[in-house]
Amino acid sequence: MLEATWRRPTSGAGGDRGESIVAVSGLSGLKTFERKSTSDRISEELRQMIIEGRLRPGEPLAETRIAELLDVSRAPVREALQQLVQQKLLVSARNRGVSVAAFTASDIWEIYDARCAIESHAAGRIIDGGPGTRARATDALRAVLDRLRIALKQGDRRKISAIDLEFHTTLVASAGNSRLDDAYSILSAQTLACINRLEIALPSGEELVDEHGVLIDALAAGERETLLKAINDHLTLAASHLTGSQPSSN
Amino acid sequence: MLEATWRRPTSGAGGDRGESIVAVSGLSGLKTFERKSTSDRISEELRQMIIEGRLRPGEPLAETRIAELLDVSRAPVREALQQLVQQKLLVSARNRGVSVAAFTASDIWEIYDARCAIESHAAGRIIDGGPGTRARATDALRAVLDRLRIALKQGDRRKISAIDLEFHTTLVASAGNSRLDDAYSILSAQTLACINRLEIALPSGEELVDEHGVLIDALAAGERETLLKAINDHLTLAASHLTGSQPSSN
DNA sequence: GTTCTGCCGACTGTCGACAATCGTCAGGTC
DNA sequence: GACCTGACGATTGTCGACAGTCGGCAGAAC
Repeated sequence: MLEATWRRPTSGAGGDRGESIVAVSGLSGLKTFERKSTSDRISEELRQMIIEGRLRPGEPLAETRIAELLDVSRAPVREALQQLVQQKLLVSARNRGVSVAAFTASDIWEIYDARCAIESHAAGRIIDGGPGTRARATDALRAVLDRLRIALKQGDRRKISAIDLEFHTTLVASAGNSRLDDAYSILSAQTLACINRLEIALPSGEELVDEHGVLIDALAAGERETLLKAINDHLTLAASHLTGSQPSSN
Repeated sequence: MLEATWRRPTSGAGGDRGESIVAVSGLSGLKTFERKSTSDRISEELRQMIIEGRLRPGEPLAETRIAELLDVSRAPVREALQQLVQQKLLVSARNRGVSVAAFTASDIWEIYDARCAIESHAAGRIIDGGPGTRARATDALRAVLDRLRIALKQGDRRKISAIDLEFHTTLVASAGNSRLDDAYSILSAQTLACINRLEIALPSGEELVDEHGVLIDALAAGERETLLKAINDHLTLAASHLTGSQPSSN
């Protein structure tokens, strides 16, 4: 359920200000405060709730109700919902509103297959990019892997899955193609939604770290085929783990 | 410029009806008429205008003006524009409205690189799918290629580019992964927008048919490496043709 | 008992209006 | 002349209200 924790910071229309007053002396300390539209903030809030599995699949999200809970008009709510529909986190039925998307096993296979497409290509491009690109990528990935190790010790499922996905997002980002980033972020969100709403056993921490470590090693060594196979295996394994089944043609 | 050719079919809010009255006898002849929201129709109209290069890059698209031209309120126009912003066909500046997206050479390389990611993966999956999948794919692709030949004889640039892209869309669709389809359709639209607003010389008809023919042959034969290389070469060539430059790392 | 019809409540799709924001430009100050 | 300041016009972001559409249910017809 949606909680009314979020509040519109200033009444009335238009922008918002999180005014950060500073001492008169050091003006350089001015922090640029968040300038986001109401709809963007609602969208992010809802997106996070979906991603973290706090909303059940199929749960209807009525514009009126959300608008009341958040004390805003329906217009920005509507806009936010539309964004999430385009990201396939919500499904929309004509004249009957939107509801939280449900993912079937076949959806999960599609998502992981599409992720494989993008990650593999990104990995190839990073290797094409030469030693410099490879080094930057491996550094960034190792940093994420370190944070994954910490999260594993803490045992917070959502944090673990979030950082796991961040690892893959970092890999894609290292290819330096914003179109790939955009496409991947949609798949990443769907993946997290799937993981976090299924309360299945996570792979052991060592497995997770090892699998990602293999990717980094192959990348660092510039072994293209090893890397591509590792990515494919890693994703296939994760998908079969989630669906509890073997890969299907569709 | 936007023209006021489009008209809202029924005044007032809600749905539309293209009422198709039928003879009382054969009720099975009932055609389900188009049920699209106003915003969807506006979105498609604008999308087509952008794709066909009828709107200059950078041209501002004020909500008020479009709403007046189309004789609707700003709400559905706003919704339509937002959809196109998410598809990266328009760019939005906070409090200053949206304008037609401009594509730099680096954008074009990104687009073609991302297309390469998806097409290559789709091609691989089609081959993985076995002879049946391959046969269906090659049949569909040959049909599109035939239509490309006809369009080439007619010499309509926009039709040629549209069918060219349809060939690639068909290839991706043959992999049977709707996520890939969605991602590709965005890239496809951007590609067409780039092609149709640049008035550069098209490759000769024979070149175009031959290049696509090579893809079909490799696919039909199940020669994975040949196919992947052909896709990569085809796209790289097209991108360098569009940008008039060599591939850059970014 | 089954099938159809018409009503009901809830919600969306659309509308017109208002307020905040932005870029521009004239006017004042040093 | 260069710089800052304030007002102006245009446009977006947001709001409240209304009409259309949908699923469900009671009641009539057979």
